[in-house]
Amino acid sequence: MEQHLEEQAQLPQNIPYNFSPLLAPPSSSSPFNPLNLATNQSAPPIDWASLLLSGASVGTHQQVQGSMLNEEGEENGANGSSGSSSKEKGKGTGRGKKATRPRFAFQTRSSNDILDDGYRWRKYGQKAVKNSAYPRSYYRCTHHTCNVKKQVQRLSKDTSIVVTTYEGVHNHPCEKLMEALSPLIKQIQFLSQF
DNA sequence: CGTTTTTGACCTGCGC
DNA sequence: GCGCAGGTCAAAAACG
Repeated sequence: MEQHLEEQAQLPQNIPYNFSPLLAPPSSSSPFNPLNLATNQSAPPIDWASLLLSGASVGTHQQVQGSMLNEEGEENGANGSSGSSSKEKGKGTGRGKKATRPRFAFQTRSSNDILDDGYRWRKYGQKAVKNSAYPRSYYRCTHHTCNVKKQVQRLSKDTSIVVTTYEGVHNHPCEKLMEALSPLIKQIQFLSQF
């Protein structure tokens, strides 16, 4: 599984920075839309990717490449790890389930490991990865009902590239992102009249 | 004082 | 069955 990531890592340095597979077109209810803005039903033709890049993304992140790992459209939140309060330490964690959740990875060229995608994440683990000088960080969405996780790892080959792997789909709108985008959306809608 | 990060222990899956 | 690697938990520390 990780091999895919490693292969994806071997990209040319001078490829154009395009969001392609990261965000699905608004027509399809693709499971790998990380921003799941809950406005799909009446979504105007807005290029969320571009908006993300210019608006919400703080810092010097540049999209390098995205790669879908899994397209299984599965409803997440089934195994509410937060709800299982009766488990003791050393529990059989969620790994027991082999449920394949929608996963996708993309790479950003950035000096900052943390990609601000508009959601709030809580770090819950960090592990040293084999064949990599940099550890992998594990994050979980802080929203109560949201079970989305992401992994962040810096490539050992090209330390300027950060690989972010999302797992799951947000089941809640991103307030921070919506707040940041609302003026842009209004402006775009205004301009689209012409 | 509430939230987030750190970090070591523990668990599971997989290859041999 | 054993060992390794990856993933998660949870207590303590750090932070705002």
